[in-house]
Amino acid sequence: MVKEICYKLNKSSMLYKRLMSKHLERLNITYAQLMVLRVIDNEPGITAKEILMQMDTDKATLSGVISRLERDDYIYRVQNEKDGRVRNIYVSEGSEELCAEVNVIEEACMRDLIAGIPEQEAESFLNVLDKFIANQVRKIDEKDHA
Amino acid sequence: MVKEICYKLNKSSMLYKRLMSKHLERLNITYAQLMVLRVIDNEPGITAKEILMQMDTDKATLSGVISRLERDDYIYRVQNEKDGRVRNIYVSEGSEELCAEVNVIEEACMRDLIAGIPEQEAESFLNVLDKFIANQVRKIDEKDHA
DNA sequence: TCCAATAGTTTGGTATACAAATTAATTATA
DNA sequence: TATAATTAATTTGTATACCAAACTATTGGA
Repeated sequence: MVKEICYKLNKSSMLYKRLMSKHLERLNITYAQLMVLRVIDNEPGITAKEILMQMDTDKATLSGVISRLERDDYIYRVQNEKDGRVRNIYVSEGSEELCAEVNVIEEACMRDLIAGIPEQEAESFLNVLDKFIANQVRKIDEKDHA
Repeated sequence: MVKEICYKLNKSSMLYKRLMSKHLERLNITYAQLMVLRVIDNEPGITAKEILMQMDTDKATLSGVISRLERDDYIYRVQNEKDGRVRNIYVSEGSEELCAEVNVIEEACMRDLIAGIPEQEAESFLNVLDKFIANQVRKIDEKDHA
């Protein structure tokens, strides 16, 4: 039964990315790029390291995503004066609108996804998901420090 | 709240793959390879096309995974006598043991993950997850046929 | 028999995930 | 202060994931 949960979590995650990708296609941005763009939009001047901590992803992966966001002019980077290693990141003009537009898409998309699921069940679902994630994080930390 | 569910589903899925990858490291097999190996173990003689349908993944990707599984001697392929286009896939000797070993790892791993989550809550969780996935599949189909 | 369909591989392109090495800059310390 | 240890970030290499298209070999129907 538990194994089923894991497979289905994976499947649902896969499906969500697939669905969002379809929606995002015409906006010429990928799901991963959008997630990062959003974080930057929420915190202008944020650094790669700070994004890394917020998003719990991989340094190398994030570096690539940021590069592509910059290449496509969604963001720009400014060398930090106090610390030459650091580059502060800002969303480019027009990107805020993109973020807003995507928010609308995402909300519509997600309303469809919880169709037929009572509020209270969704709440309990999220609760279990949180516990599950906490257990996962704990286990990974154990492995890391082992 | 719904948006949170999606983010957390993705996060949990990511963490699961990460945790399993750590466990699988010493066995010299990747998570994706293992998933495919398992399907083959469960259905000896299965074809690439059948795996494709079961796993809902990409043809080119699967072809690569199967190639690497064969390269590393986890599986072998036999030309089908009735249909020369088809190759039936079987797990190699020793791979069943690997599957069994991984099952043990995975079960132990998953017992940890549902720690502190009552059986009944897990049941209800799975139930909601199923509904959620069904909604996702429906939405993606709608998009595909649009 | 010829054509359309099918199974599977391969190629090319882009993006992601992750580990490990590397670069450049900063801080700590002997 | 010169050197070592850290740190921020990029790069490199391997494996995925996904898409599209081309290609091989084989099969089945008209």
